Amino acid sequence: MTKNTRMTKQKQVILDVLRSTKSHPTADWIYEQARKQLPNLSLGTVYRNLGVLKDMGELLELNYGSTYSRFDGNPVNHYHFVCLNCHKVLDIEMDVEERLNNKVEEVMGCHVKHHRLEVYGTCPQCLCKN
Amino acid sequence: MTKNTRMTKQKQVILDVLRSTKSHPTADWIYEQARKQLPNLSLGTVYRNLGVLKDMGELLELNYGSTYSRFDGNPVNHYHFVCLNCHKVLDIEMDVEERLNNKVEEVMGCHVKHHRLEVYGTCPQCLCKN
DNA sequence: TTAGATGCAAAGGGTTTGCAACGTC
DNA sequence: GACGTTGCAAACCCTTTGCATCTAA
Repeated sequence: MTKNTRMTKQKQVILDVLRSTKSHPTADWIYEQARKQLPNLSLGTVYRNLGVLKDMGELLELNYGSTYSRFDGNPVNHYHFVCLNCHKVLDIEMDVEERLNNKVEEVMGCHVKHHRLEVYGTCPQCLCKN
Repeated sequence: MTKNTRMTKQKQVILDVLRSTKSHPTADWIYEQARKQLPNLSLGTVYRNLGVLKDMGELLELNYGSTYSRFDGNPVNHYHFVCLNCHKVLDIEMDVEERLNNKVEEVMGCHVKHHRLEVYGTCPQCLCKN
């Protein structure tokens, strides 16, 4: 089992790849990018490190209806827009409404850690094409 | 391919099972329940019909970090609370904030269809246990 | 009668894992 | 040197699909 106490080339490169993009890549895309620097990298290692980095809070795992996950190198909570036409995932430049947490705590009688908002629709690019 | 023009025993039972619960069951749970009435039902048929019913807007497909989907027989948009401890999914009895849609349309310049809110934390039951 | 739906089982496809070799501390 | 990590490939597991059979209309 992974204890995650050592910094390896692989972990470093994977994190670099993730930090270097504002997109929300799949594990496979990260794998392909990282292989440019580490040709012998294996997909299993990518998944293992993405899991570790996720536990560390260094990234977010998203899964918007697809069968596969997307990863977001921006661990600060923010909202996402998913285009129903081209399936792109975009960040929404909008403040997170922290008071939603309090509201839910009141209604549910629970303890809230965070929330996730996903907005679905048609992105500007796809709107132009129609 | 499924054209979904006929009402079959299978489709009826699957929809009944889904409507009869307020939980957010997996395809497999639905399958097990429906088999009590239709012992020869196959899992493939469950998936096919869930897909059809989803396209018809009769249910919502949710996937909250798990590798498998959960289905919600309440097609009216509502919010969900996910317990990080016991992984239960609960409905949040709270009005949907439609104005969020407008706000996002302004910020993004896109067309918004709907949004999904998931709140993560510890549910009342799990809070008591600690 | 006939096209759509089912049951079965095999295929798909993203993700996980066992194990020997490797590399960090 | 010890033990966490990797590469490889096989295993996993939920979901989809091809096809012969069945059935709702």
